[in-house]
Amino acid sequence: MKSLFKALNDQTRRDILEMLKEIDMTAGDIADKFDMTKPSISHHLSILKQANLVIDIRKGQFIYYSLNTTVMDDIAKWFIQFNSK
Amino acid sequence: MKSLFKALNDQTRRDILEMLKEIDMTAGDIADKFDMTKPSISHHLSILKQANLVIDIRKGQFIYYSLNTTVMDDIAKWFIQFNSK
DNA sequence: TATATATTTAGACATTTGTCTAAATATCTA
DNA sequence: TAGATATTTAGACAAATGTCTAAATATATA
Repeated sequence: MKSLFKALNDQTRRDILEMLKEIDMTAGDIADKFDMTKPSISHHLSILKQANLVIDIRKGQFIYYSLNTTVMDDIAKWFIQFNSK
Repeated sequence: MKSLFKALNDQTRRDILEMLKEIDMTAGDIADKFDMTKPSISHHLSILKQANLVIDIRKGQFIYYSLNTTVMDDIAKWFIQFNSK
């Protein structure tokens, strides 16, 4: 849960998640959507990966990133428990 | 949403929320539960308040803190939308 | 009003975080 | 194998964050 909240505490990373909600993307394509260098985006992707929020698969030169929706469900549950009492 | 994720990105603050889920507490009582000074806890409470996650009400010398469950619902929805697509 | 209790505010400081540039690694193709 | 493209890793640095001590503010009560 710790790495999860950390990963979510950044607008760029939240934007990446919103983008991946729509479609899987390569690291380069993701970077092109932001006014930021590729190494910076790579760093953000690494934090999202650490939190298990995204999955990466290499296809040749490219690395595709996609959303891990299972974890999203888990967090949603964490919040819902606050209202169950 | 920004201040919300920021507020949640700290174990002490998440612990405070879990405690307030059970029962309303004064700032002093909350501080007593942690191995941390009162000013530090006061700072955490201020961040939770800024994020609208808690509500504070003064009763005489004491200030009582309680959970704002409405916001919890809102965040839960934010996560659930990721799986709706 | 003076003193005690509850809490916050102010300011300092070490740690963490986000960003950058330069260099390294991985893969593709001529 | 050499050169081009895609991506990550390493290291530096400014800004943000969490914690502390000391002081200020608010309320209660003798």
